[in-house]
Amino acid sequence: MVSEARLEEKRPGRVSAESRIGRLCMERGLKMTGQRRVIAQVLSDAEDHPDVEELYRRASHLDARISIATVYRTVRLLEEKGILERRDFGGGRARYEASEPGHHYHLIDVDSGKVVEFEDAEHVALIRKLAERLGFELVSHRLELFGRRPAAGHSVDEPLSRNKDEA
Amino acid sequence: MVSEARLEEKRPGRVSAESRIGRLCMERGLKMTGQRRVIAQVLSDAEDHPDVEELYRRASHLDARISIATVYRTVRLLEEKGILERRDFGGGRARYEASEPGHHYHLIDVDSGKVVEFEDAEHVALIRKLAERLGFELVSHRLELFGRRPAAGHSVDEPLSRNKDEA
DNA sequence: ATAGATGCAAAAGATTTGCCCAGGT
DNA sequence: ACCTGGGCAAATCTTTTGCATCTAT
Repeated sequence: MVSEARLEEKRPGRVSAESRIGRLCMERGLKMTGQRRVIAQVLSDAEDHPDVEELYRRASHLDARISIATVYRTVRLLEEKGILERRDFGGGRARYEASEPGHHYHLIDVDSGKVVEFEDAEHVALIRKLAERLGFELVSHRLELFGRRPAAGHSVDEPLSRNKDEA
Repeated sequence: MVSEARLEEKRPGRVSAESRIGRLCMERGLKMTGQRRVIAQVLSDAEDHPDVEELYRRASHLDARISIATVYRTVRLLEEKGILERRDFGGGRARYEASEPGHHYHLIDVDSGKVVEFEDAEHVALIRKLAERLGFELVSHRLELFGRRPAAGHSVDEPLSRNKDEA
C-alpha cells in the first residue's frame, strides 16, 4: 500500500513533483523542503490513520534523512493549517489523516482495532441543532463508535491497545 | 464546592463512613484502604471532570498522606471496574467522572473550556442503528461537541489548552 | 542574504512500575 | 498472618524544544 507510490504522471525518477498535500502546502505558502515533500507524499498516499511513528517509518523508507522531530513538527504545522486532522482512537499516540471536505466518522472494531469510515450528513445537521438548543454555536464535533462484529466467535486479537489500523 | 464535603450523616468526625463510590468499590470486593476511601469521597463529591492532578489536590486536602501514584493506580482500577469513566477533552491530561446509568454527552466551550453536560436518548438508538448498518454491534460510543457562545464578543480566554472545567 | 527548517539530543509532561514497607481482611 | 495496596523514586512513553547548522526563496 506504500510500495508503488510516487509513480505519478510527472518527472519519473526523483520523488519530486508535488503530491496532493504537497500542493496544499504550497497554496498556504509553506516553504517546501525535501522532508516536507516526502512527508506530504506519505500523507497523500496514506489511506489509513497513521501515528507519527508510522509516518516516520514510511517517510524514512522514501528518504532516510528525516528525523522524527521533523515529522512531529510537520504534522503539527499541517494541523494548524487545517491540512491534517488529529485523531485519538485510544492507545496513547495521536493519529493523523488528511482533512476532507465531507465530514466523515469512524467506527473502531474493538477486537481488531480496525477503523471503518462512514458518512452521515443528517448527523451534522442534528448535532448543530443540538448545540443551538444548548445556546452554543457549533464549532466542531467528534463522534466515534466502538463496535464488534456480531455472532461469529470474535477473534480475541489485540484489544485496541497499540497501533493497528484498517484493512 | 469541595470545602464542606465529609459532613455526611454518619459518624461525624472521621472521614470514615462510605461515599457513594466507596460503596460501589466494596460491592466489587475492593479492599477499602484509607486512601481509597478518600479518593472515593472526592470522586463522589465531584460535579465536574477533574484530572488526576486535581483529584490529587482535592484528596490531599482531606488527607495529606496520599501520593499521586496511588491516585493514578486508583482511577485506573476504578475505570477497569466500570466505576469511573475516562474522558479526553483535549489538553493532554485524562479526566474522570463517575459512570452513570443514563448516557450523557459533553459540549465543550472552546473559549472558556467549560463543559456542559446534556442527554439525548434518541441519539443512542440512532447510533446503535448506524453501527448495525455497518455490520457491527455497538459496544460504546463517544460524542463531543465543541461550541462557542454566539454574538457577544467572546472572551479571548484560555482557548481550551490546559485544565479548566465547568462553572 | 535571510528567515525559516532540520537534526540531534536533552527536556518536558503524563503515566507506569519496581521495590520494600504498611495496613486491610 | 497473608496478601494486597501504598510511598517514593526511577523508568517509560510520547511530544516538544534549544541550539548550531543548513536551505528554500
